[in-house]
Amino acid sequence: MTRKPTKTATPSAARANAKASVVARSDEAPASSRATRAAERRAAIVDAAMEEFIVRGFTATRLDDIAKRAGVAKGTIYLHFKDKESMFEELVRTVIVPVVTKLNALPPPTGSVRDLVEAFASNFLKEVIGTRRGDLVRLIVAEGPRFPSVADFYYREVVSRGMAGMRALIELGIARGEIREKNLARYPQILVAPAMIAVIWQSLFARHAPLDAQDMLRVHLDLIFGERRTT
Amino acid sequence: MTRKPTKTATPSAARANAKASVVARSDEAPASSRATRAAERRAAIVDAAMEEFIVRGFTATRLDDIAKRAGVAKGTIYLHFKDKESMFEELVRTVIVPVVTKLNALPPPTGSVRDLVEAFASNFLKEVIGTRRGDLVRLIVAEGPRFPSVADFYYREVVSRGMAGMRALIELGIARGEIREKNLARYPQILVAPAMIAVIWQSLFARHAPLDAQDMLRVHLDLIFGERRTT
Amino acid sequence: MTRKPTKTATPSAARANAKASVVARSDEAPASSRATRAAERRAAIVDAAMEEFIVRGFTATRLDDIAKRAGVAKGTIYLHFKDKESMFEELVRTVIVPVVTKLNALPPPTGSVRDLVEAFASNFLKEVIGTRRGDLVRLIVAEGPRFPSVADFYYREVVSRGMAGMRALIELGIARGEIREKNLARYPQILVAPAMIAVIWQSLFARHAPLDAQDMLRVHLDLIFGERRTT
Amino acid sequence: MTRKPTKTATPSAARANAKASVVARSDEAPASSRATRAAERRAAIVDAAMEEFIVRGFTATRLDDIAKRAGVAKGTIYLHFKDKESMFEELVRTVIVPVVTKLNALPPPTGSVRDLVEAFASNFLKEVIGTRRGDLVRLIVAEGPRFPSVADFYYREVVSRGMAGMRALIELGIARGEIREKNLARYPQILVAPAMIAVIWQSLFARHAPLDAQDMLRVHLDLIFGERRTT
DNA sequence: TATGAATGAGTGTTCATTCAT
DNA sequence: TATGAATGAACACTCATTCAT
Repeated sequence: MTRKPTKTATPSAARANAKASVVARSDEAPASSRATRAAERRAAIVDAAMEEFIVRGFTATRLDDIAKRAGVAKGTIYLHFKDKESMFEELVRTVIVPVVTKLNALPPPTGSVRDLVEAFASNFLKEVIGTRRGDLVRLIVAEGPRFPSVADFYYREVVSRGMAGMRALIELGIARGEIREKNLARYPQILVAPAMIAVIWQSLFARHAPLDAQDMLRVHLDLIFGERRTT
Repeated sequence: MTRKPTKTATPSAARANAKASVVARSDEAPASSRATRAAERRAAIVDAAMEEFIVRGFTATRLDDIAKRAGVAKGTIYLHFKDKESMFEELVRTVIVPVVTKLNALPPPTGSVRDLVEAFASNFLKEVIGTRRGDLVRLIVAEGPRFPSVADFYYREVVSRGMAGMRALIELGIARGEIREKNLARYPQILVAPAMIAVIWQSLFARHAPLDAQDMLRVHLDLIFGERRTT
Repeated sequence: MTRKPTKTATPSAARANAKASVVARSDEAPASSRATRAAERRAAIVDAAMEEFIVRGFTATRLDDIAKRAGVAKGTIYLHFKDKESMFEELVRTVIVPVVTKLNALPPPTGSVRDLVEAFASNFLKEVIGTRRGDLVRLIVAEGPRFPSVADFYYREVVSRGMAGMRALIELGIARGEIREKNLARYPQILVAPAMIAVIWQSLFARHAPLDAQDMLRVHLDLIFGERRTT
Repeated sequence: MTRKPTKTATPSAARANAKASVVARSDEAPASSRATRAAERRAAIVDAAMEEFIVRGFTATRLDDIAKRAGVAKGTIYLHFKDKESMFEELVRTVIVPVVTKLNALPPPTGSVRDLVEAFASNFLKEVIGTRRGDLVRLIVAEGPRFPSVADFYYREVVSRGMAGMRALIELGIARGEIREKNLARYPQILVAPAMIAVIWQSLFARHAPLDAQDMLRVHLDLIFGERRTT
């Protein structure tokens, strides 16, 4: 396994490298109070760490590389996080929180259930599958068993809420006669499964056999809602 | 993250500890030619390594622990494998091969397609979900991106074959009128997705919300084949 | 070896914590000219540092802890001392100076020599043995070899003067016939040795076997001056 | 504080550097079974560590330097000691044990008590004052408070035994009329104090004022036993 | 003058790999 | 072949020192 260190001479020099962030961050203003700068630094560390953790996994990630990528000195990381483990944990939380927020802001159920689910799927497609956020999901699957607190958090904040939402939608669909299979409400996982598989597929097998996730999800919805008359 | 070292004083003493093996191994005979003994040792290493890799992941696994668990000296591992990485790679191959063999021995398509798929699902349920082999799948998901050769191998030997088999079944089901959704043949992943989700669920969330995988798979099949008249 | 950090939220808050100082300091007036405030800060640092150095030794002491204990920011220390080493050196000087001053103010030799020595011992007993100042002696013994300048200073300012004083007393005692052993004047160390041992004993073994230093010193003086007729 | 690293290219090369050992070690035979070699290595580490600890103190000593001096790789140290702290503790024990053994083999009290004590003192003079073993005593004084287990051990094995021995001698001396001061038996520390002071003096002030320890001890004994008629 | 965030060299410890036995 | 002691590069974490505010 070879190392490809992202070397840049000095922190300040490297600081320019900032990429699109997983974390919400205001890229605009030069306004930098003491507190602001600290927050920016923390965000840079979170981004860099996320990137490294995704690529190498928790254990194989070196704090040195995170620091380099974030454009800060190694010691700076310890001003924001207690140690590598809690950095990983806080990090996952930090990145997931916005997702939760979104989940909570469920669009009001107007229109057909299928439209709703489709909108949801299309959003998932755009924002998760094949993106950093998708990789994060895979990361959680990968490291979850060794970080029970992370798995716990993810289950509590994302999985259980998502499941509850899906179940509500399914029940609505059943009530409205859009969904025939009544037992589906017991297993919202079935509704979500292909989307999850798509996430994993992209990071493992995309190279061997690219997957048209959008099309697959449509077929899946056809299966559940019955084929659409008009595309 | 704490270590729970499996300490046993001497290799020979530990050798007795052998558990159920993921690898086919003749547990019977005391007959031990030179070659046989070597093969046994190798098998012990493979088992031990698998166990450790599953629990800790590739990087966090120590050869010391593998050696202890296998009841051999650390150096012995290097008589069988070039280094840790190639051990991991060969290992996955070794464990996967029997699976492939089974896949190739597809039962001849007699009876209804649903029965076939159900038999398959029930077998998967028993042999994979919630078992060591299931954990192996998660391991591949976890380490795949860092071990392209492993992902390649897994795709080539398991995924693509499995997909081809599933596709054939689906096409048969469509031809026989058992499956209505014609586009499903394009995405055998949909057929398999809930099973995969079940595998992952067991190792991540079983504790929070146990999943009746068998029931879930039945609902899924009902969705695809239409509800059964008689159970 | 565990840390027991003396955490106090802010410098200003902690500033109140000031304890009895090893350093002479005017605790009275709220009068605080610029210079006074600086001097107070310096004194606070000296006290805090002394405490930490005594407990942990030079190398193991962290400037962070000194700053916290002194109720100043870390950077402030560098406004008063060049670096950790010179802080240690200046510090020892600072604390020792008053001792020297006292030594120089030898009480005029009235009364018997034994009375003089006894007064001296009793003072030592009260002010050194088992006190912070005693710990300082142990600190010098501990760090002396690595801080020649400290050892030098201590020898020049305290040891050599003290020895000279003791020698003078001994000679007087011999002249007056109070002390029989004429060679004692060559080794004032013998006169002082039990006191030094008492100092060390208190910080190392007091817990195992408490030592009645006062009684021991009396026995020692009896040995030198001959037993007292009346107690 | 400057570093004077004892650099030698390779462990094997450095191995030759072996000096006089504080630890009993057979320098003779080329006989080197596996076990023997391990013991030799351990002894080399103990010696090197002792040297470094004495010169720099516990915290300031680097394992790197110990390894270099011992002519082993850094990792090797961890084959013999759990960590730096327990190395220090075991080390002190290791070095002290022979001393204890000797103490236990007290010469049978023939001849005058003074002769006995004088023999003892002369031995102490030769073997402790101004030697590595003397430095060890100072080391214990220096680090004792931070290593209670070390102080405990030293008290239990050396101090308390030594005190008991001295007390017995003193009582014998009193019984025989060699010692006049009857209370001395309560404080054997007085008997030993000048010897201890000599130990400390040598490492701190020898440079400024060399001390004729032998002569001083004689004067001290004269004080206790009364002046000798013939020298 | 005072602050404390930031730095990065330094250090204890681990662990894959080698090799003499 | 099998062993496990020895190696040393690698890495997480610390802390004296600096400097922008």
